[in-house]
Amino acid sequence: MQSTNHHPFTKGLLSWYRQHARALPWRQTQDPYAIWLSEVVLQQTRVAQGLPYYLKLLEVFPTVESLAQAEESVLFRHWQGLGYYSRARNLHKTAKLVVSDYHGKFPATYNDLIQLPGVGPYTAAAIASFAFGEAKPVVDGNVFRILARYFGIETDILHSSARKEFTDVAMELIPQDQPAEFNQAIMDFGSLQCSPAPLCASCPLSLTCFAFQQKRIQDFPVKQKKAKQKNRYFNYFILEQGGQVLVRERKERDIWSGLWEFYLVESAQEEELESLVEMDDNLSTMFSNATVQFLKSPKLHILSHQKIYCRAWHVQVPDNLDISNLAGFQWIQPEDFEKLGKSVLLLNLITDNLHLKIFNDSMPR
DNA sequence: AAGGCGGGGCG
DNA sequence: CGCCCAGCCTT
Repeated sequence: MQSTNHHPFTKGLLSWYRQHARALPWRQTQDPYAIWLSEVVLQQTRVAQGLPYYLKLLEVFPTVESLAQAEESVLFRHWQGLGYYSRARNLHKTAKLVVSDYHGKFPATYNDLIQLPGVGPYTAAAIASFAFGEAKPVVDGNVFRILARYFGIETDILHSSARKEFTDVAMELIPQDQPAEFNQAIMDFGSLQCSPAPLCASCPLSLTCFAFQQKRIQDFPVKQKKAKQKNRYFNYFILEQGGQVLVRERKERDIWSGLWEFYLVESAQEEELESLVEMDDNLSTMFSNATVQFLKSPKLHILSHQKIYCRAWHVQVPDNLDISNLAGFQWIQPEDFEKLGKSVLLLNLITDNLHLKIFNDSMPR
């Protein structure tokens, strides 16, 4: 029995592991070469996907010497289909380096291991603990997720400071006398129990888990959404009739909701004026007899998550054309439009076109 | 500090 | 289709 001064998390985790440990081949060895090989294969790779590659690689290259002597092309052929091919290149580099600089014996400490090509904080901790019993916690996606949930850590795991913070927490939890068991356990726990879609109903740690107790499992780990900068193409038409302009309030669930703007046609890509008019029924009607002028405008407007390519036209609509009932739009005096909230993009557009009579009569500045 | 690198499984 | 996986390296 272990001493009872372990954190409740650690006790519960190790207890769970005694009943649920997966029998994985790289756990049947203490050979740092085999362990290193498995860890590199498993970087960003599911066990089920990496397992056959590991077995085959160990069969073809049973020792670090055999790997070091192999042609890189042979290694690549065996790596093919596994992805992240720089792993194979670094694998070969490290094998040759271990043979040439370390007499074929892997360095035995975290600090030396992490110097090897393709060996980062996670892999160094894994080898150090599994092969040499050094008490360094592994901190991978599983550990981020588990600790964030259990302790309610709000730190964005994509932030540069996150690794240190989570490593510090894990360092407090890892038992000095059985670091390998702890590290294996926390990864099985992350894979089988506290997975991205966790099985809280059967979890022995749920009673002391912050996220579960607060019913906030969905909130952890905190991970900033990738702001996939989308390209958008805004085509503004400043429609004028009898000294008034056609405007509307943006109300949809989108940028600038609540602000006012001119007639907008958004397209999926850059379009010619003719295509835009053709695509838009209202424009088709109004353009039948109108005077159109291409306007200077901000070409590009950048938001945190969107790049907006902008073009604009001024359209003088004939007075005799009745287009009063456009849903959501209204004709307005320019001096009244001036008082309404507008996006910076639109303000810039106006500033660029103060020569238009409707603007220089009404807009201050 | 941010981006790139792969293929596959899952909801 | 987006997210995630036993991360690491480069810029």
